[in-house]
Amino acid sequence: MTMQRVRSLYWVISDQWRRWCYSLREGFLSFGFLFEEEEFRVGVWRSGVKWLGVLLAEFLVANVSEGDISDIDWTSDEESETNLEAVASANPTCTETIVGNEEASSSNAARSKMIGHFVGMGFAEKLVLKAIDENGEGNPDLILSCILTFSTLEESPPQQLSTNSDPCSSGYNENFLNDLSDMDSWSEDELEVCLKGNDAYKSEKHKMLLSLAESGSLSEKEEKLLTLANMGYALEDVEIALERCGPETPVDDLLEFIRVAQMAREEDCYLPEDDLKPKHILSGSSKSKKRKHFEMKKNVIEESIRLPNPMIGFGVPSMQPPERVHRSLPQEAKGPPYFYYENVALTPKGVWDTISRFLYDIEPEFVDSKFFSACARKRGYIHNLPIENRFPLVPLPPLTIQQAFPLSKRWWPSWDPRDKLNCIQTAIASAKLTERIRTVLERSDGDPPEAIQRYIMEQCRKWNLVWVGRNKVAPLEPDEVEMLLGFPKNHTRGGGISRTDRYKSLGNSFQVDTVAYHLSVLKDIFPHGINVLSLFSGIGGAEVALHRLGIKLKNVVSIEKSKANRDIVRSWWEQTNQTGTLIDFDDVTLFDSARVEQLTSTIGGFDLVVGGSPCNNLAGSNRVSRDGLEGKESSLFYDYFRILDLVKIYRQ
DNA sequence: AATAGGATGATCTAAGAG
DNA sequence: CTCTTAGATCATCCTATT
Repeated sequence: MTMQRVRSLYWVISDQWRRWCYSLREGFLSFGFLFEEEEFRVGVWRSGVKWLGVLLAEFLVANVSEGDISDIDWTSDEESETNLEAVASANPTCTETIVGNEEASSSNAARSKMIGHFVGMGFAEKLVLKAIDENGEGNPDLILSCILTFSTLEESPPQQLSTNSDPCSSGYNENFLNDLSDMDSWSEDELEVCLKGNDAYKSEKHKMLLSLAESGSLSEKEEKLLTLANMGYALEDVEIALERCGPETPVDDLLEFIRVAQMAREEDCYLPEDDLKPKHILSGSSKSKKRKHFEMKKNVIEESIRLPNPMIGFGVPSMQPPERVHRSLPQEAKGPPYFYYENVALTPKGVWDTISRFLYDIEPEFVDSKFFSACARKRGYIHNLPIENRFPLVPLPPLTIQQAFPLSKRWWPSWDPRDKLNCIQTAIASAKLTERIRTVLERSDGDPPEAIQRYIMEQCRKWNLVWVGRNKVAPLEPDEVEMLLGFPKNHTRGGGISRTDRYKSLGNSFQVDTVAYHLSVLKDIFPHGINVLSLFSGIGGAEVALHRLGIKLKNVVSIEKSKANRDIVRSWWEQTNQTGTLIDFDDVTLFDSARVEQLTSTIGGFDLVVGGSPCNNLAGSNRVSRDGLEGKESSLFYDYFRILDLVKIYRQ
């Protein structure tokens, strides 16, 4: 494929562009787009390695068959020709960057090439120059990160090339804007940032409202109209919402109305015409055919992930496997390196869709650890491991409360029907609560009244209490939790860790038997041992699982923020007489390409990347900051993804 | 170290419609 | 009978304050 052809292809794409999404996370971009009527998740644009256009071109060449490519009209499309010329003349270095991949010979040329490189990506030349001046020309990563910072500070996104080229075909602008507004996977901030500076895409009415706003002569209704329009919602939708709900309605309620309307519309689109129920909230007739078609497509694409019942993933040892026991992975996702990602199953809506989209669109395997242990633990796992010929750890752990705690049988009242515990949390019940339960019970002879029973059962389920004496319930002891989760006894004991912190570390950990069952397939693949990169290691659930499977650990690089947890893993490592090497790091966000490159060359490539990113912003027990995937800690998921990508690059 | 502090989304249940 | 629906019930890798 010639470079000339790459260039042409790029501009054709830019014209066919339906949707551009990006997420900005510390120096890398991830994006997908709609081409014709299909969504493509292109992957990651890696700073200093490739740039958007070339990556897109490569992607299309790899995914569109030869016949399809020749069907594309390369030259007759006036707009793409014009666009190319327009940008090329406005930006002489740009074309050179697109075409050229030869090394620059002088430093001057290198500098202009570098400038062209970033300007070609759509960043303002001013910012690029500033960034290069501050960082020198040696490190493209650093420059990019700097530019991105500047861009964010100025609250204006990198101007996309498709915007620069300004296609301006009729109907296109509106679609572009609406498509963005429909993307609920975007955080509000991203949406806002992206929409600002896209004045070209604002409708005439929107512009009029803006100018009215400047002169301060907006009515209350118009002000609301503008607020929502600025958020990216189509003006006509906002108008209808205002009409139906009344001008007094608060903005939040209007938002809700519009969202419901959009959802209803999508559902309608999904149905055949005859089946359309009279639940149109917004009139569908005003929508262009094109848009309607797009929504129908989008609806298919964004079908949300549902949890299976029973939650057994691709199968558990104690149950008949579900019907489908085979799966095919996309080529780019295939291992080695193998990866294994874990998080809570019950997240706010859309979180698993996002996670899955980032991890090669692999369907999560949702498994409840109650099939491996006496306590429940509903978790989702995304991995590229084979799913045939798994085997469980032996000895099999106790599967019921009665087996796990035989001594409790004597005190277990007949009206407590539990045989499994609920999920192990990071905190335990207060002494006051167990005391309250005891006094309430002692007041009645024999079985307490039904209302009391209900209250006690509610508390027992909420706090995972077990019966330890007459009328006496108690939370689990740390060593009991260790046993239930599959860790050796006293795994977290000693080393200066407090009782509270033991509960916290254990509550944040893997259920070893569950994870081991999934990882067991690695034993045949790597009979001589493996190199593991363990992110968010915690107390080393993955390491323990691999060790118990009898898989030799050659080199383990473990990244964990908490020193107490690192010490636990280190001490376990020494106690189990490992022959390999354990290297630990503190901060995932500082684990950059240089680290990966250096480690890869030292140990010869990672075979397995394993980790569960923080769930505290996703978990239901968080009353304070359940902010979803963009939350303070949970957004570290993007670092898992970033590092996985780096491992893949350097392993080749 | 102890204590108190709800909200979201899945699942269960029963009533109602066809 | 099956299917839909609304309401009830249930579970949840937690955080701020003291």
